Amino acid sequence: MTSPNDTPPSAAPSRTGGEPGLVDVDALAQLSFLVHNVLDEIAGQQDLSIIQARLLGVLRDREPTMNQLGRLLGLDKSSISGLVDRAQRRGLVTRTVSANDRRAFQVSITDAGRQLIEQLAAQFAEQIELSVAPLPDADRLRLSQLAAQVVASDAHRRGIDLRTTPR
Amino acid sequence: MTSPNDTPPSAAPSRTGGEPGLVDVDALAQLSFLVHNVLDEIAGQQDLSIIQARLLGVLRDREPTMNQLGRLLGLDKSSISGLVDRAQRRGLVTRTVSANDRRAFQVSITDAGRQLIEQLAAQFAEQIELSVAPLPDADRLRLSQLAAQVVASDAHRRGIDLRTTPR
DNA sequence: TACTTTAGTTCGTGCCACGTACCAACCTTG
DNA sequence: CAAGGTTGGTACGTGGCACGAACTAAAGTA
Repeated sequence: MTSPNDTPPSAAPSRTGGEPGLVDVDALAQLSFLVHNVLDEIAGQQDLSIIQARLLGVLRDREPTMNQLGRLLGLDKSSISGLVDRAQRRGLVTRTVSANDRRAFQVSITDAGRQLIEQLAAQFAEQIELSVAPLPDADRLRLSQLAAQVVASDAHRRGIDLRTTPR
Repeated sequence: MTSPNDTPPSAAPSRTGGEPGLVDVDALAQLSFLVHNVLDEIAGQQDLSIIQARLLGVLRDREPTMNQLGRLLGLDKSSISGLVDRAQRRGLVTRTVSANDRRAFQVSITDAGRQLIEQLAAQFAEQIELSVAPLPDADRLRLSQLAAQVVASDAHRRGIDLRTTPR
């Protein structure tokens, strides 16, 4: 992991006093850093980087090829090689030659990997819920609902804006 | 920058269906990645990494020493050296020997650096507002308000939990 | 069969983090 | 004031993570 630091004063480069009726962009940025830091810290406790955690997270219900992994994680294939290498070296994932294409591998999570990511996910949820606990029940719900909406509409927007991951 | 990718399917290692009345932690994680990616992308357009952007952001209204910078950014002092080195090499910040302590430097942002970070902040705000635009006005406001509350209470919690950055 | 595309790896580069080791300038305290 | 410890920063080595370019092998296609 990198830095289990607390949320720094002005984590993001945005200024808080935007236009009149507009959103407090800075708050969103800071929240983003908060969540990111929690994840980083939790992952770090298992000696995982965020990207490794994401890798395992993605592999929980998928067995993609290296190429597909690259698309899923938004990384170049050359980056995927090393990423999977390191995870494999730690016994967290496996490469299996694809049945129909002898060039391709299917990357799968191992039992050890699954156990690790599951534990990590639990701790992460626990921590986030702790951070959010001070809010009244209704507000916590609302927050995550709104977050989900933004994420969904953003995905939609990107999915339409360009190629929907051709194929 | 690293990867101007869109928000991947299951960015975070959390599972969506938590306990009954509990928060959708996954949505918060995904929102965090969304914001993070936007920042990364925007910064990347100016050939800045997120951490470099944060550095400049912090320096907009401060002239800390290397040591204080380390605390602000949650990094080791040895990390700060290189960070400031690279920024200085690009003419974005300056080191000036401290008045009262000849060992220490004061790190300040240059005009070029300020201009860069200001532009970046504007673009960032623009993008985030775009992502949030599909929500009705009231919801956008509510989202950032709730975010601000979480961030504030978290800061408070951490500030009390341990040393308030002793001096 | 030859030509092109696709899947992955390898290599070189650069940033970012860390820990260790190391000065130089404080600050004690005797 | 001099010895001993503390503090501010740098230098160096290591490792993860990202990229692009060059390359091999297997597929697909003409």
